[in-house]
Amino acid sequence: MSTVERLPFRSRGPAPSNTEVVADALREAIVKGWLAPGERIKEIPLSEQLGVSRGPIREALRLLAHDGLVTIIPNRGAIVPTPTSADVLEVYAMRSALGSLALRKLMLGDAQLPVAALERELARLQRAVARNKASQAADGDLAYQSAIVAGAGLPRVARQFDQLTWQVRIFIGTRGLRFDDKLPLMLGEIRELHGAIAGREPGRAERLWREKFERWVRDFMDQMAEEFDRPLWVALTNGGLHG
Amino acid sequence: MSTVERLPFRSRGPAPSNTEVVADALREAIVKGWLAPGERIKEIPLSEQLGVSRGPIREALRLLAHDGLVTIIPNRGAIVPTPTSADVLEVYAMRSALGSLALRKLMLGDAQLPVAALERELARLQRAVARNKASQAADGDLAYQSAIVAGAGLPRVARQFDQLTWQVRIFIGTRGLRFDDKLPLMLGEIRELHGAIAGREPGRAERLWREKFERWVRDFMDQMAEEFDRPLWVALTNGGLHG
DNA sequence: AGGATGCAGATTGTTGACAATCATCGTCGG
DNA sequence: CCGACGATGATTGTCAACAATCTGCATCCT
Repeated sequence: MSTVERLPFRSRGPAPSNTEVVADALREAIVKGWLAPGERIKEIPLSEQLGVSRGPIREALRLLAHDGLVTIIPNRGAIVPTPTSADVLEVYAMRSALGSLALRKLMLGDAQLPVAALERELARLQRAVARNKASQAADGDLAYQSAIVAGAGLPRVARQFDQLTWQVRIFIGTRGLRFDDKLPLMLGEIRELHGAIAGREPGRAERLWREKFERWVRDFMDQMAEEFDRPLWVALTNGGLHG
Repeated sequence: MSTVERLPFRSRGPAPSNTEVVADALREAIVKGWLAPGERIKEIPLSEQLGVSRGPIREALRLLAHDGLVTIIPNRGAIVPTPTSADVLEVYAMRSALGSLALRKLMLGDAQLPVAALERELARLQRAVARNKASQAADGDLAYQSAIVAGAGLPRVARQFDQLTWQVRIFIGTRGLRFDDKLPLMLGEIRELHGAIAGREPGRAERLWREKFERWVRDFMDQMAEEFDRPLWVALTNGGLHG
């Protein structure tokens, strides 16, 4: 018997390293806008604030840089990036394409579907929408999408998709994007998508997926007072349209 | 006057940090098979061999882990990954999809094409094939592909594409994949593709791109004595077929 | 004999101090 | 007055030593 037997949960996996703790803290700070875009992240103040030395800080910053949550300039340190409308378009196009790919793989032939995991996320989303919690609903929406991609058995696609999801969180958090009045739409989209998946209708699922992404990227562009360049969007994503 | 004034090239950009030097050395060692798949990379011997401390070694390993060139297990260190046939399929599918996306963006409307850069890479490939240098030819092929994606103005797509290219180099280097007798085919593919791009024929360019990728992934699977699952491949990549 | 247990060596995770680099600002020369 | 130059402080890059963790083996108990 291990001596850690007492701790009821957290038993799975080794203790999180300081690097992970720092990375989680920074992710939250950036996504929630506590660190403004363009702001410089200095290693020493951060290490004092979090109570660790600069080593883990540096490793965490390199990790976040890999996911695009900070930008590292040699000998200048890390800064919080300022996403542009072109970034929004690119990130959504990549997520749309990677998700389509995962959906097709997931529903190929008689592969087993992760229906249980999907229904769990759907229920979470449903609760959040019922309570009118916009932030939790957005998390639920993203979590459902992630569950689809994770279930396809394509680890690199899933990793990349989740990395891009952090960018979406930055957009929402730092550009002040709102969707309080679109929670029912969100739930409806996921419900319909879930039905198409559970009912094994690959074509309909992929179409719903793509429509959903176009709808949201268009809405975000509107909120940012940027023109939505539909020809460009189609060029970036028509990869999956079937006709 | 800086003391580095002597070095004729390398003058552009700041001096490469030790982390970059280590990362480059490791990339080469892994890609060329000097480090066998499954082999453990120990920090201290490596630091002594390269003459730097463990700090930059660790940062370089984290960097490579991000690109999938090593796998890091907490408290166990880094090991060289052993790619499977499923990995080959996934990597090629992603590269095919990302490249299609970049091609469509590149040739959209009246955007300016990076013809000069493409022709430079084409010439390099041509020289390598003429001299029958298989390794250089492969580099030239990959460099031309990279130039296409880099020219599309989609930085995340380009970054991801180049990261996946390292995986291709691992396949070639560690699985002993050969293509000595396919150099003319390689050159022909790129020439035809180049013609379609320079001639502004988006549809043909994208078709050639996809055919090229299917041809090579099929060839690699054959060499690995693995069945090429065409339905799966189509599901992963039909995103871009237009009909 | 078989399996759990604890020790020893090796390796990674972390730390604080030192060195190199960069930005800022005041000064000097034109 | 304006621009180049140089000192100065702040910040990142690097290093070597310390602490925590893991693996393998010998030992001990049943």
